Amino acid sequence: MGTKPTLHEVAATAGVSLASASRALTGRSASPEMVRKVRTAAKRIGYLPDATARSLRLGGHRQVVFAVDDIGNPNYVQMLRAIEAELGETTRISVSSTGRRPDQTVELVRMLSMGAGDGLIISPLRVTPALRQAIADTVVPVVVIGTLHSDLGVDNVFVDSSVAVGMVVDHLVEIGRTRIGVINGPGNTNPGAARRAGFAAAVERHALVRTEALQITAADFTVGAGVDAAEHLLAATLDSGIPIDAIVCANDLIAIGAISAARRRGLRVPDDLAVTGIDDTELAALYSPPLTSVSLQSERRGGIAARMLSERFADPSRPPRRETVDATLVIRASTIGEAA
Amino acid sequence: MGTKPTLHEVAATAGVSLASASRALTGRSASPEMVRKVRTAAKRIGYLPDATARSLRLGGHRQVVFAVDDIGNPNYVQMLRAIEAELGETTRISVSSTGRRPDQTVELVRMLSMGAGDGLIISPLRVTPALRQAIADTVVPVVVIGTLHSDLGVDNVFVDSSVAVGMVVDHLVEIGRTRIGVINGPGNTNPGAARRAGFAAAVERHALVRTEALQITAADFTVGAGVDAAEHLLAATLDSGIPIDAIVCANDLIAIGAISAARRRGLRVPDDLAVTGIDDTELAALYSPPLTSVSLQSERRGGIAARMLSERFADPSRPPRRETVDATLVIRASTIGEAA
DNA sequence: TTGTATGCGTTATCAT
DNA sequence: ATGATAACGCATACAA
Repeated sequence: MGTKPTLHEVAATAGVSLASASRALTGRSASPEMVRKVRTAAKRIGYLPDATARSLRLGGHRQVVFAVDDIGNPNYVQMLRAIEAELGETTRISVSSTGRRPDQTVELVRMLSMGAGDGLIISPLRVTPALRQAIADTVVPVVVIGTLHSDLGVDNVFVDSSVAVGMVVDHLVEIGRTRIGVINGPGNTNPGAARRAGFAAAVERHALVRTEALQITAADFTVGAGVDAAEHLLAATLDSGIPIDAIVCANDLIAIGAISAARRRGLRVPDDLAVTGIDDTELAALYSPPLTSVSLQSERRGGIAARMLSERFADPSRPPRRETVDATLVIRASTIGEAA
Repeated sequence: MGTKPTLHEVAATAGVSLASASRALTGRSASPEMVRKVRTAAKRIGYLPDATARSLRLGGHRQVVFAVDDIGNPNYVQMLRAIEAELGETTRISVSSTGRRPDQTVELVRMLSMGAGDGLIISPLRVTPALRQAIADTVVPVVVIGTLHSDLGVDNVFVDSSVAVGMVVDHLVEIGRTRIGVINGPGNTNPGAARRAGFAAAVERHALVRTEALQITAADFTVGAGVDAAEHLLAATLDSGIPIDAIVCANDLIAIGAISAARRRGLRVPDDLAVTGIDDTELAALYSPPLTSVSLQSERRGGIAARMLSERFADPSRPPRRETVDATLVIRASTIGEAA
């Protein structure tokens, strides 16, 4: 009883042939009597058709998996939309939110080798040695959206988010901000590391104040983490007599959290404090004040990744490619106020 | 060339047996020489393993499809998260964004009968006769999150969004708003119809002004549609000398759009105009001003739907159930200002 | 209309 | 270590 009933057992229970049972359920050509017998038998033993077997027999569609750390991040939703648009008709896309546990991503890649899907698009926050190894070992095509330090022989979509931070700082300096703080994402993530480097370079370039107190790390790329980090940052800088006039945030969600925290302290944005995000997610344009951000072209990256994957399906021997997209600064009211 | 190479052809090309080819690729027990031969042969003819066949042989996991109109709506993202949490380990979840085309949903349900998945969770904006029929005909388990007018013999998670509108209007009346406008979603959607009815009932109950000019329909449940609708509504009411002091919106996204439009006209929220949403999505708490909204408990509904599905997998003969969750009002600054 | 037999692409069992 | 073959669960061409 614990085992899943098959069509075979339905046929046996109904006392008919396997073929008749199949036809009775799919409703091809079967007598009313046959349909009745089979359907009741199926109900009785609790039969449910097996999608995999059907799909094999029918020549089912391809299945690709899109794995991200947090599907709640609008950034990934944008990618997903583009991916769906690119290969939606012909392919089933399943999204897997690996939830910050890097080993889960590794697990996923391994599962793929075991038939869980025909292809993988992955946008990992961290690329651990284990993940690198898993990717290298996998037979099924993998496209990585993000930073790939060594060459793994897989297709790759890249955007340099360190220059993104540079663009933001340049802009802030241009509008006269000099004491610029930063709320970065976790340092052990690829985006975190890149943005930290970008900020350091920009500070150097503009000869800005360089204090440890101006740099803080959020626990996460989420709004909640942004609130917490901003509170610490504001408290630390104000208490030590180093008031800041701008905060560069590692992404839009953190920036929104930072604005909330700043407001709660009575600070006006951008008059007292300019705040910037990264990703230029839909929220950025809608938030009030609208958020100055840097577009990393998530939709475009998703679309490119999807196209790379389908091109690899078409020609598996094609050498791995790497495509790069450019970051573009989008200036809004959170830095310059109501300009319109 | 046009056909997909199988393991069989790899074996033939390498001049080895099928079994050896399989082992060489999965790396079980094979001589280095064998591995080399097979791998090069596979590369040469462009072999890619078939996930479906593997999955069948290996006893693959279950696949359920989550179908919604627009995965960009945070509301559905919340559901997805809950669904993943409930049956994530054991089941592959693929999300299908049917993009406002109702017939595409019907198509999807039919595909399911043909092996595209083992189960379906669906949260449709519209339940057309065709969809109703497709659901009734399907052998695979379907759980519907939403309104189901007739009894289709499927599991159902329900929340009465007409009472949600009622709660909002009650609240507005309580704080002294009397000229209340409404921006509804499309009237030919289930949520649209329910919310319209709820508003009509509330207007009756409180003996509020009842003019057609106070009611308007957004083209969509999106921010953009909210902006457009609000502009029309504000223009119409102001021009005709009927200034309104509150807008009830069909969901949070529309509400955010409405606030933007109001601000652009120089209106202060909530001093000049109170605005409310529905769904209590994450944005509601984060927006400024934070949005008064009604929680429809999307996470909870997603979780319940997932549990219903897995219970049906366990016992297909279980009679269909219907579970109802309650709407709860969440009061924030967009109606009462900075109360804290 | 119904039953028999074969194959979808892969892996596991059993010999060799 | 390798090869021949059965089996995964289902749908269909064919024969009856």
